[in-house]
Amino acid sequence: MRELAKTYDPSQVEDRLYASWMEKKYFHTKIDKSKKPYCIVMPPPNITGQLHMGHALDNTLQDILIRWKRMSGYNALWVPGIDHASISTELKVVQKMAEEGLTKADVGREGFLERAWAWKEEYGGIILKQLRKLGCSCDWDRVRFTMDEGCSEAVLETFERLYKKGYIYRGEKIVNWCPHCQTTISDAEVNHIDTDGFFYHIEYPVKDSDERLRLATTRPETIPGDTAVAVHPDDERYQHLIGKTCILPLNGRELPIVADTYVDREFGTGVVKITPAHDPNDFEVGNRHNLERINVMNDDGTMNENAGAEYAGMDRMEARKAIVEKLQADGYLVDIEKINHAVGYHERCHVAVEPLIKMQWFVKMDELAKPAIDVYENNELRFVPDRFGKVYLHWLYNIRDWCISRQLWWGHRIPAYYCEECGHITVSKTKPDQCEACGSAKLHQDEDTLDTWFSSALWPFSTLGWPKETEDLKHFYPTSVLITGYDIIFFWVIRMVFSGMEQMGKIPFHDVLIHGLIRDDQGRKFSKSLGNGIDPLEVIAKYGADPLRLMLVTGNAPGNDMRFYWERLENSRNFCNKIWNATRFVLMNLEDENTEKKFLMLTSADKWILSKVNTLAKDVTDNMEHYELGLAVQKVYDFLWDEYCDWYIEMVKPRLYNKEDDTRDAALWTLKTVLIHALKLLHPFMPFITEELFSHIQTSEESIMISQWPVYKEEWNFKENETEMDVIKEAIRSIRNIRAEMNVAPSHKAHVFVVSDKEDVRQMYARSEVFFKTLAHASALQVQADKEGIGDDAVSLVVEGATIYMPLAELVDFEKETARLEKEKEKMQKEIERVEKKLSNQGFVAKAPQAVIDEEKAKGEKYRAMLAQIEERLAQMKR
RNA sequence: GGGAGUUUAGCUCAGCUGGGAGAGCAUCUGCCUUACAAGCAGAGGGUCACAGGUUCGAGCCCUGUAACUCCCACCA
Repeated sequence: MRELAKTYDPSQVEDRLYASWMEKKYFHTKIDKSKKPYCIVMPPPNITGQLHMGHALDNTLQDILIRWKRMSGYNALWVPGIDHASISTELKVVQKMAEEGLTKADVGREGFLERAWAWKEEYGGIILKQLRKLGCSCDWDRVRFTMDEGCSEAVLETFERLYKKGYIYRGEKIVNWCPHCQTTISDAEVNHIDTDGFFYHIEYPVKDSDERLRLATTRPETIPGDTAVAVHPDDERYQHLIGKTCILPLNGRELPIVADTYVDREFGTGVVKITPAHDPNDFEVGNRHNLERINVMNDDGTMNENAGAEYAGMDRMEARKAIVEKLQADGYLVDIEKINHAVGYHERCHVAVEPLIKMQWFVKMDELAKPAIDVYENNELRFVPDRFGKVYLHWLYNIRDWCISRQLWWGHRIPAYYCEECGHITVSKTKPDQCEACGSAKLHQDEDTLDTWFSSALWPFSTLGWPKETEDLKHFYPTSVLITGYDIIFFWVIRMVFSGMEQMGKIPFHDVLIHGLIRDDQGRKFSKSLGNGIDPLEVIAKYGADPLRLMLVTGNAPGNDMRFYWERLENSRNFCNKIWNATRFVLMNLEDENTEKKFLMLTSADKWILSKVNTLAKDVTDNMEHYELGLAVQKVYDFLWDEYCDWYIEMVKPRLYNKEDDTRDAALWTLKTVLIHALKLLHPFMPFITEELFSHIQTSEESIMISQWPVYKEEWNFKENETEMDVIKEAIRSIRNIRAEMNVAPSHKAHVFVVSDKEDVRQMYARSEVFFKTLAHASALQVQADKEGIGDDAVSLVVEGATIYMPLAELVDFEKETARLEKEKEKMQKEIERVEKKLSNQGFVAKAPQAVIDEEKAKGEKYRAMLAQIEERLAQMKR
């Protein structure tokens, strides 16, 4: 047996164990139809990403559940994978090319994709390697990539199916355009942030009149694109102007004055300029009134010739300034008001999004959303915590069509082919030979690719083999639970659900476990710009993977954010050290274990700890089933540290040190058995240290990772012994307390008398003499029925069923001792008063459950007995 | 504008179906006791944001208020 070091050193353990798990193929899951399937698909991290705390938390939670279920006899599968992350990757590759002085245009589509794949090969797998450091037990033989052959097949299949059903269409609509990334983005990718800006009040002259129509805008640069001015149809102020025209100050164009209920009479002047090509609302108004759409901007955010020769080529912000100046110079600008309003920014590059009219591909959402709503409303799909279900529903109820085409090259190219002869669009998984309408062979494929989330939406079934009907798919779909942060519900969870319902006819997962964000010690988000990020790998190098995992999962309720504190890691590290040393202690003593199995004489203490670990297994399992992972691990932590180490180990020491003790083998067996149970319960949370310790303990199981999860055993239910030890522990604590209070040196041994008129209580104390000697510094324990031979120089402690006397002679200050007892008496009286008040309450007695009433009655009796003891002692002292 | 969350010890947070308030860290006291000083023993510290209500009983359920945070949203 290898000698254990005095402290736990993760660096000596983690990589070695991970390699051995890999070698033994523990991570690989073969279909086993005799077991119940349990499956998690990993939210695929971006290939551009580095492991951050969010990943660490997300994957720790998944690993905990997978390891637990694996031990619990499930056919547990965890599918890992990565996402091609179209925009971020494309930007990275463009950036890299720029360093070589190249642009996308220079290398062409083919050349660009070659470079992108090379980039993917080089950097794409990094994050998965990093996950191994964390101890993740995913099936690395099943790693998937959103652009691998199978996933691509799934994307094409889905596109074709949705198109044929009319759920995918091509149309000219206002879309969110990112001038920086030069692509459209979906509504979900736009962040609306309140921004300080200006509200420019401008007057448009009414044609053939001296009247001027005053309106206000935050975006003067779009003025050249105005094609109307709108007022509310019932607005009395403007009745006479409806149907007339006004003049656009910049270029003299005539604008009809239209009436539309979209206008809010109360806001501003009640007059709105209408720019259908640059605002979604104006677009709608434009449709209603057949207005012209004038696009005044280029795709890179500069103005085009429609804006007027003097502004063409200017950046939109410069143009804003120039136009404002021009309006001011010409006397049309009447006021500039400061305003705080929501501006849409691209969540990836933080550049202000420009609403533009574009011909794009969309997914029609209304029909697809319905089943996704139904599965939540009829409880097939469950969110933990449930409040996120409301977020999910709200989004679905207000869903708008999903713009899925992107003007990017890195991604799944849209399988639509345009006929150069007749213009017909043929949608097909494979390139068609001819146009399905006119038979022409002159076809060219759509240049655009699909939104990254289009492929992510298929992840729970594409990773299992769909569209092929694989065994994996049949066995593991629907998956069991999805684990992700609340920030990704809209992007991903919703799209997976409706995709699963549409393509598979079944929800992709039953439960969605939502966790919060990890923040820094000041509660701020980790961000590159703040430079406050903490690298999980750095933490692992410093403290180990297990302490990191423990820290991430303790004291954290589902859905709530948590702060990162190095101090908390130290606590986790200390816990590792604690169990390390406890195991070291057990192993040291097991060295001379009597291997010859004879009848074990279990003592009360043994039965007590067995009973405790038995209950623990039940409670922990129960918490796990409810996704209360923080509570679960807290219980194991408390059990190991408080009960097992601080009490049980200390209690059995005398038996271990005495080779002649009949119960020594029972102590060794119990120490080992209970430890193994607790380590197993801890393993999902802290895989490395538990495996390492387990490997040093002789057991019939080859690895804790594939060992049997502890279950509650009726034969380990020792309620009476639990009660007995509780009483003894309480008595010992009282003695320690009074000794500390009186500054009694540990070296000062005291003779302890226990006085009780109850035979069974006396026996119980007599059995426990050794604990008083070793844990309470007693020189001897004398149990008797009366106070015979106990002098006034003793302090007395009234505990349940007995009074403890300690003659401490010169250490006892008579006055102080009396005062202390008086205080005890008062305390006890208050307790009795409280109980009596409760019991004399007719409502309580009539309506409270019997168990609660009985409990109160028992307490009352106990306290009255204790009070009597205190009073008796006081009377004795006053004599 | 709509919705959600948070408010519990000095700090960070737990508290699972309502039955006498918990942890870690910090503070104070005493211990190098042969598993562990990254430890052991002990102590102090809370009108559970506020105001009502339901209940025999509320940190927990209901209503309202306040502060902070987040999400959603087309007020130009």
